[in-house]
Amino acid sequence: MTTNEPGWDLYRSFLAVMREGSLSAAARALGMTQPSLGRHMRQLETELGVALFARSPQGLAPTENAHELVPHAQAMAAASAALRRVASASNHEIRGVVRLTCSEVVGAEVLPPMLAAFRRQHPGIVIELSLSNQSEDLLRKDADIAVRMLRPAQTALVARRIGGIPLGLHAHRSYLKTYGRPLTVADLQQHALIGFDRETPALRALRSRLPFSREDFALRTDNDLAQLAAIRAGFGIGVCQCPIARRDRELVHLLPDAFALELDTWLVMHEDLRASRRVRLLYDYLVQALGAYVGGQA
Amino acid sequence: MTTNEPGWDLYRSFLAVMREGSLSAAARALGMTQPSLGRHMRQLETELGVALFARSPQGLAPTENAHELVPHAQAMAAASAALRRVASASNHEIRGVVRLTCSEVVGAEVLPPMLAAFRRQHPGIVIELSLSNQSEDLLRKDADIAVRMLRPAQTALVARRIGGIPLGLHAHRSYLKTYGRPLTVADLQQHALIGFDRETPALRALRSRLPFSREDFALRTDNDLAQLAAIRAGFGIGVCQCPIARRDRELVHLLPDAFALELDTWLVMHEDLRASRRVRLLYDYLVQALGAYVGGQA
DNA sequence: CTTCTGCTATACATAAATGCATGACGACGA
DNA sequence: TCGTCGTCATGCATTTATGTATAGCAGAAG
Repeated sequence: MTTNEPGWDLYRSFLAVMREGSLSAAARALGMTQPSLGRHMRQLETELGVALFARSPQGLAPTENAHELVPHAQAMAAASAALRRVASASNHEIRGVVRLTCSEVVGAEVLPPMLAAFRRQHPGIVIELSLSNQSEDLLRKDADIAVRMLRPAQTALVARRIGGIPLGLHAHRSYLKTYGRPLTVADLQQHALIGFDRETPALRALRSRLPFSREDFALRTDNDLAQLAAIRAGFGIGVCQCPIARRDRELVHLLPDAFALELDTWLVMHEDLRASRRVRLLYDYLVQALGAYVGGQA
Repeated sequence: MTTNEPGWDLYRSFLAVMREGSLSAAARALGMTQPSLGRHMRQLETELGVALFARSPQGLAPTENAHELVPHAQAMAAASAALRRVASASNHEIRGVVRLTCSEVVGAEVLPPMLAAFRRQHPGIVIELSLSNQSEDLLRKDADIAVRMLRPAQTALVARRIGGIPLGLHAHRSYLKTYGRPLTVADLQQHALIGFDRETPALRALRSRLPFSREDFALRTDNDLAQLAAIRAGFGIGVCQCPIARRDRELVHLLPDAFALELDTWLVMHEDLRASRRVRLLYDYLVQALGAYVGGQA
């Protein structure tokens, strides 16, 4: 068996098939046709010398082999995307694409006004904003800049500590008017608490410092935006970033002395990107803007 | 300008053109033809919206833009190669390809007998051995296993300390017979010393502990294999790994008390590969074999 | 049971990429 | 100065890949 090297396009097709779950769906996603992708998969199988799919009328069932290949194909996709971003303009130009990743709360509540202001200064820079609580891989260049809540361990990354975002218990005035205001930690047991559903590793580290556990919650969700929306809707009492609550006159900070945590915040980018003017500009701007946010000016 | 996403095959062609320096050379390397690659490059330029080459009758001159894209294209190539290695056999099979990288001396002098023994045990495993003094990037999966002389900083890498390989001053008996044997460090000044040419960062860290500098050397080369060959040829006195010299009865260890350094040695692999049977087998075998080598049994 | 919708596989016409042959240009050496 | 060797660009025939249309199959819903 003389197994030639497969063309790289086959990997792109393969990744689409794995992601979409069927030849037809992948064809739609890629703007190609189903027979074409079918031929691609067959060719990939013969050239790699490995069975990738079990064919069936209800779709393709990926073999274990196929699953093992996915991370590498994704690495190729990430590199391809990074290449296109770099090619979007010369390094020294204030123009082109910058990809940014952060948590859902930060991306939905904190960054938008900052990015709006940045865009007024640099209208030539296109911003891609990826919200995801499991951080994308900067080393693999899934993004150019990341706002992280943990100090990054890797060398080859430029990391700058922004500060600690204060967290606090908050409720809407309408809720407090109906159910009263808790004056002690013990009072909280009588209230509708909003909290997490499954324990994440990040939470587990904090658990000993939290005055309540999963069983105490009247609304359990791991989506931070849903928690925030529930607080705003007057569902009950929950934790959110103090600077966000401070912008809303209807939200009240409860028991500030009894409950106080800080979210350590870092701005991170890949070392190589220091040479890129547009990435550097956004990075420096975010250092300043997030610094002000943490400090309480924003 | 509506710049479609370029097919990934174009990146493969681009990388070949950048590596080979001309369309024709790249065509030869890829088993394609020059007009085809020419069209690829033109298409890539239009689809990325960036000028990549300045055409001339004596070849293509890459623009600055083109150079910036190379690392990303290389990342794609590395991922593609890693994918093919994974596909070379199922994870649980004792069969397939494993890629190994190490320094030139280790690859040429230390590993070959070990790999020969390993192959007798596992004839189904194909080994790719890449000798390079600037270590390939394990995170980018340029290789599966690396023998390194520095503790790797990255998490996501499995690193195991093998031990310290003792270094010592050595000379061939034929040299000593002619020029005499140095009995003190001061005597060395009268001898033909073999040493480095340009200072590498690794050397600079050691410099304060070395009893000589660049100007003292009668033969200067940064190629460790050439140094070793010069010692064996009776050119003069140089530094080499004691276990290597010990195998050759004609090589004499000089001034063992005055000059003693150790090369810290690590065996490293990517975390993901712990699940791969063949990689794990070679890793475990090398831990044992290199351990014995450092300990002096080999 | 039938119909509808999803999927894959196949046959055939069409569109696209490739290879071949050639031409033009510049560098190098006799 | 001329010939050679290298490069890239272009026109044309051919191979290759793609799209279209169709058939077949399995499951969900009426």
